[in-house]
Amino acid sequence: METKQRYTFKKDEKLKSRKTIEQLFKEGKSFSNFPFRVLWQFTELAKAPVQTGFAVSSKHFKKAVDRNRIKRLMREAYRLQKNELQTQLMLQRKQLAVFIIYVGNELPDHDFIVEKMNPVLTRLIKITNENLSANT
RNA sequence: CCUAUCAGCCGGGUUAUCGUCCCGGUUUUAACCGGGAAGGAAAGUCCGGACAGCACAGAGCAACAUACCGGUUAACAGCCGGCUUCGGUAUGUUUAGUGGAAACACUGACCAUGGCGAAAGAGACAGGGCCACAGAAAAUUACCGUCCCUACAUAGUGUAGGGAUAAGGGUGAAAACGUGAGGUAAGAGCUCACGGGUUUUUGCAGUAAUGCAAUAAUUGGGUAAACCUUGUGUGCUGUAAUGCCACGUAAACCGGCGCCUGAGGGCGGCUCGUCCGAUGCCGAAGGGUAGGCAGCAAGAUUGUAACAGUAAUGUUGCAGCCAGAUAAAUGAUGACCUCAAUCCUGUAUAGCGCAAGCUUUGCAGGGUAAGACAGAAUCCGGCUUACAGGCUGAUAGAUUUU
RNA sequence: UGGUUUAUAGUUCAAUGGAUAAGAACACUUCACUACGAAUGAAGAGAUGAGAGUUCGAAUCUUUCUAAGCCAA
Repeated sequence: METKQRYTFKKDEKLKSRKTIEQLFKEGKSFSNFPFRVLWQFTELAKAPVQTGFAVSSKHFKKAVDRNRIKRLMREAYRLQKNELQTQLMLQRKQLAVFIIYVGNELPDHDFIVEKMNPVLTRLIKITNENLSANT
């Protein structure tokens, strides 16, 4: 049965465990795609196929208002575009932990973040498919 | 009506679509319904508390904080009211100078009063320090000078020695109460008059700081935001406190101390006191976990009214329940409304101008159009800092009219 | 979130509240030496994180900001 497409980003879809985050920073792979730096790793996650975290450096943005603003924009852009990645991972029965860091120096606007988030997600989809072919 | 300063207040609202967190409910494990979701500073962490643990926290020293008086408060270095000193300002009296025939005008000084602003505002006769350069001297000062005496030379006078003196001396941030008179060999608060400062005692006013008056004494720089003295206060650590549950490992090995004649510990230092203390303590090198619940959202609470008080603030009544995350929610994209601002068009009015036109103010219509500082993390009371725009009040100044 | 420390030339460090112009080393600039460079010699430029206060006088004392660091169950 075909359910209506929903663009959600709930608590279970956020990367919150301190343990998995430390493991991701230690062992995970990464790539850069300006203005983002992305860390990713396949692990076992109970609640959702993909968990994502967002961060902004406090050295580049001293005010908490600016940091909150950027993280909210990133979260919004991710929420609207991540569904295809999710379905791909469901099909292959894999779980992915992702961490996206904003490394730019200037305060971005909404359209800029949405535009730049798209190639990041397509690359992540590509990575999942590559791993499938390599394993089989 | 405008400008400036100071003080206080506000810091948009409604709504659509897609989302986030918490609480409650329905069904049931995935949704739906209802309700709620940042600030005046949430910030800096500069003070003060609540709360928790360490002995429901002890003594002395040290250390730190604080400092006019009274009130307020849970408490404070906050706040409110007063006192004193200082600053600038207005008015008035007196006085000096200039102009003027005079009335008077202008400028300056002392004093008084009014409102305004500022003050880390105890003590420098308890004590010892320090005060560069300059200057004779930077705090019991004699370098020059002034005056007296003696000796020698001598026309005047000079040289040497001994004394007296704090009036004069190009300095300096600061020079030994100020002005005038007496006095003296020369001088000196040495004496006197007027004035200033400090202190004692008494009286009156005031809760007090203090003020006024009298009386007596005194007149010796600055620095306490250097040491210090005096009064007062402070035990320490902080919600990652603290309590409980779950998971997991190693009570491994090595070195040192100790086992009741006591190692060590009891949350900043020292001495004491007191309590705990043997499956113990310290060091070195490793191993494991980094999940959950409580703390944690009803309180020195918010709004409002009355009363008490100059005020800060307090008392009482009524009504309300108002964020609670944890790699950390409160968002994204639109629409409309209103306040204020600004621009354009039309029109009226006043001023300048021969005119073209320029400027001031009012009215009508239209366009743009919520824009600053900034994001809860245990919670309160303050302080400090940041802030687009707006509102209110007080004071001062300018202009116009009467 | 709570606590705590620091700020002096480009860098690493000095300077008791006391004054000409905040000192030293390395680095930098110019000149000399050299065929060219290095080394050496001579000369030069360059700083108290910002504001306010106390004081005759502040790098130093007090205070408000700013920036950077450190600690934690």
